[in-house]
Amino acid sequence: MQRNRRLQNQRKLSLKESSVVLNSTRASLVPHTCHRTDLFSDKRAQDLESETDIFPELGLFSMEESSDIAENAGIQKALKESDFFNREVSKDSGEGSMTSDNDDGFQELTSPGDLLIPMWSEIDTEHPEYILEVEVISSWADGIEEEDQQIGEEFMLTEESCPSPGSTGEYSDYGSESGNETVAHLGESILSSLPPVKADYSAENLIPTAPVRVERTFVYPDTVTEPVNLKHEFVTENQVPSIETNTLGCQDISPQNCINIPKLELTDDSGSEKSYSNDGDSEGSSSGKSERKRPGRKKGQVSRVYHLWEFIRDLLNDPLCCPSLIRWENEAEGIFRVVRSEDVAKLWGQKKKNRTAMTYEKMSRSIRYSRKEGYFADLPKDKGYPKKLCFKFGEKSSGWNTTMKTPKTALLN
DNA sequence: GGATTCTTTCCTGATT
DNA sequence: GAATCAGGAAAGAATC
Repeated sequence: MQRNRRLQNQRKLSLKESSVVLNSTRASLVPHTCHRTDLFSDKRAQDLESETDIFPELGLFSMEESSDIAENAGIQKALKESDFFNREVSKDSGEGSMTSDNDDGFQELTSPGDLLIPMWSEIDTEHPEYILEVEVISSWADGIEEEDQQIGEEFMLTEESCPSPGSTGEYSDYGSESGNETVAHLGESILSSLPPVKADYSAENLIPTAPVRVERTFVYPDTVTEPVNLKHEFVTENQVPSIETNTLGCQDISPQNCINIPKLELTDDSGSEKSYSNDGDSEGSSSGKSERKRPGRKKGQVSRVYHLWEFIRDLLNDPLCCPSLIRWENEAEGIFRVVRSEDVAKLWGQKKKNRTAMTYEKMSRSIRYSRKEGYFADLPKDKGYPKKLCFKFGEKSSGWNTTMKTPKTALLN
């Protein structure tokens, strides 16, 4: 732990000079203007000392293992979940307070892999600060042992091979303090349960863009820099850009920006432990082949490519796109409707190697094909849903229902 | 390089 | 008549 701590301290994040592709979970940010120190309450510090179940809720570590968190309670912060989804919270609760009616549920900003990059700097009414909870999917290709990449569902990054993605000192969130475990349990189930937004993150530029989950990458500089004074311009709900000017108005991060960024090999939910097909050549058969693994993708193994259903899900989770481009018909049932079919298709084409020839007809064909695979499902009949442009997520898709709060501990299992 | 998954492309016909 | 849906077939890309 101490060594890990040292590593973390040595590897504080430089946000100033690097262009970081972040996989942001909740870019519906909370603008507020207040001093950071105003945000810390004595109650929170007491909670940290007395409530040992705050962090174990995440299944990551216990207070005993992370006494340093308590030590740092005075300089860290937790927000309630409502804070993250309510743009009005700061207005309602007054400057200097992020609290609202709910006082009992501090929402730790930690999910595995989270990195809280918020900066409460100076009060600036013209440029209000934002709190951004960022899902950092990180990878250090040079530092990850090959065998670690092959572990499967539990992608372990050891402290020897990889520093914590968090532990960015004052920029860190709690979860990051757990070090290697933070990343260890990152899995597709967690990722897919959160609406990711691609952000080009630098000192001068922090703009959530079209949801992209292709680059689950993270630049991790070695040097420590001074706190970042963010200058950013989030696109607000009132600034929904026109398609004509810039598809979605989102900043496209060109591939070259990510060219040297290592990719994290994420494990999927279903494939890694599945056996081969029962065609007589499966693993563990009684023949002499049992010791020899057949190369190639296993039957039933889910590809790690960015799937169409993920793209659509991410569109639905992006306030820039939903409901202007695509909208829910019934979120609880996973039924959505494509509003601007050709624009959605073009976006999909851009995501897939910038194909410009993508049409809604082709995309919808993929959707129909995906029905057979279970990523989409047939619309329920006799419920009045329009037949055109209306689709339903299938049982193999996940993460689209943001109205259903899934316990994080469950996600880890 | 083969096997598998997923997507794309093209097509015809039906439906809205 | 246009847009969309449905699905077959084949091929390509990605992955392992």
